[in-house]
Amino acid sequence: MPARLPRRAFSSSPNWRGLMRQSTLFAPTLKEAPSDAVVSSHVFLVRGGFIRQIAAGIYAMLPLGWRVIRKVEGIVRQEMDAVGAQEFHLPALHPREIWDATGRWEVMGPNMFRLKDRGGRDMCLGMTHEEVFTHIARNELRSYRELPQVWYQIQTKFRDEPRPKSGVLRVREFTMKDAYSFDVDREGLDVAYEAQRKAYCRIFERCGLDYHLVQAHSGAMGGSESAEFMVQTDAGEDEVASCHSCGYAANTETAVSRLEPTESSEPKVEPSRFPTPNLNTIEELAAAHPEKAPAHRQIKTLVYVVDEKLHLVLLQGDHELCEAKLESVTGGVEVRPAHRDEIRDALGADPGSLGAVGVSSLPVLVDSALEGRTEMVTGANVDGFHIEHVSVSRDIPSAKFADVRLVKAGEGCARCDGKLEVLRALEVGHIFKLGTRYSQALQATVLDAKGNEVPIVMGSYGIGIERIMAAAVERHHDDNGIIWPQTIAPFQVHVLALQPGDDAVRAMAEELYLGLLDAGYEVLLDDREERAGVKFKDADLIGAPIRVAVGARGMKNGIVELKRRRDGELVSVAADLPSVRTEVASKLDER
RNA sequence: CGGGAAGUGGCUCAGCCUGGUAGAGCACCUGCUUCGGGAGCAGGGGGUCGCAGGUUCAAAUCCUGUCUUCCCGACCA
Repeated sequence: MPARLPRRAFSSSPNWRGLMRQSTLFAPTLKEAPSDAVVSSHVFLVRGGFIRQIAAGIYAMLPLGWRVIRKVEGIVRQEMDAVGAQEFHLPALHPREIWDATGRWEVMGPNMFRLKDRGGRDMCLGMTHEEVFTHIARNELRSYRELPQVWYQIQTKFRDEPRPKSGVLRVREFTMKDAYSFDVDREGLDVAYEAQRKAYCRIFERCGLDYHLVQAHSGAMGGSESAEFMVQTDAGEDEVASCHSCGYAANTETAVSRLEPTESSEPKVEPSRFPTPNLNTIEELAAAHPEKAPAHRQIKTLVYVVDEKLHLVLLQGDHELCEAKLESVTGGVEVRPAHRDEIRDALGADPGSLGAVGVSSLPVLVDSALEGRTEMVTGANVDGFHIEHVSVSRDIPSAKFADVRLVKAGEGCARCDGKLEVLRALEVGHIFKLGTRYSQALQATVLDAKGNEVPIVMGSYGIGIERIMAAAVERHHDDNGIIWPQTIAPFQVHVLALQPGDDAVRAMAEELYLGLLDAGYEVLLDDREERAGVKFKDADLIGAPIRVAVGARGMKNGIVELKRRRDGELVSVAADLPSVRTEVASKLDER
């Protein structure tokens, strides 16, 4: 038997060659969508019998779902191995000490699942594995001669998300492929980073995902450079700004844009206060004083608490703050809007009448779009009053300028003449140049060629496995169900015995099933005592790329019917194994 | 953490306002018919109405608390 097994991509997991008959397969499909499912990947993965929810943000993979996950993992593993990464398997349960060393036991806050062992020792469930991998590197790597190393694992991560949502897209327990590179110097890191970037491109391509590679905000990970792999879908939670003309693409957490220059006359008139009773929003003020205070001539004054310290943040009235940028600019770890009473204590007025003119006790961070602007209107820090004729440089001398504005669709690209587009997207991968942040904290050093002890230069590279599955469904489905990319489909071919009680039908379906298995395909045989309609519906839901329908009607004419899930293309094929095999091969290889 | 909604059989929901001891469709079991796009008829099994208190002669229904789930926001390597 093994001798007859062609070495095809599809037969890379020989143990899956086992009998896959739907009469015994546990694939509980649902006619109706569960009431709590909103996004289509959630709806179809549940309806198709791939997953079931156990608790908020915690899902069980059923046999179909697990097959898909293993397909994705297989692709990831192959591409990691191909660039010389070595697979590990680290514990999910960590002692506190290892997280104390980097300070992240505190930093991770309530997002980390924590528990105590029987001896009362603090433990946690790993959110990520920088600490553990670096710990091993610290203990074991001594010399630059042992570098570079690239280590990875495919492992469960736990994060106590404040708000799990969208099925498997935002969960509290999930699988991640996380890889870490260890080099003596920046140049080595650049090489490792580039190798991972290329491997990621191949992974997402092989999984049938169109992705955008975008510049990203490094956040709590730190590091000098990071890029995210984004899949465009409304189910995503990120926004990506991109320019068609030059290819610039960035998460709006870091994206910059070019604004049309605004006129800035010399400041002539002194600022003066004017009454604005009950005008508490930019819009209300602009509507009441259309010439004096259109939104773009107003200064929006926000009060933020950055690591316990109040800051004023100023933006043009019609611009929005990007908190991630504020975080980067201030270097703050915890950033939040101030509460109303904190604001009143500091400025003596409520939101709606706030401004920075005359404020010297608080740091004032001003968005670059306001640099050099004159004839502006802002709050007077007295309820019901605003100030006009404000010149930013003259009247707010303590201003520190920085880009903290969220870019908007339609604004000019900062690199070329194009216009920016803003898309919703789902993050499926993120690669970081970490540098020495973790190696320094954990004293992971090696001796370089000159005998100097230097911290290892690290990179970190993550992929969300379940997110790839869900993203594929978001990108590839129709009203009837999933349309799997053939590389990660639970089966390539779904053979339906429409009337399993009919001897000719049953015999042909069995022959095709076994024959296609022998040809190296993964095949699901629907041999259930169900009506044809039920089988068609389930086949559409489960979403195998090719459906082979064997029915009594066709058998009378000596044919079976092949349908391509992707575009519904139907062909009749002579009811014999070689014909069907040829047709299946051509359909699958076309892509 | 702030705001909103919902918990009634495996699933989707009605009943609640106006208290009187639980219903439909789907699914499941039996039989007959049907048999290429989620079949029809007949019969049948299955629910302490999320949980805990309270009001009442009587609570799915009214009141209080609590838990869970979903949505929006905040937050988020």
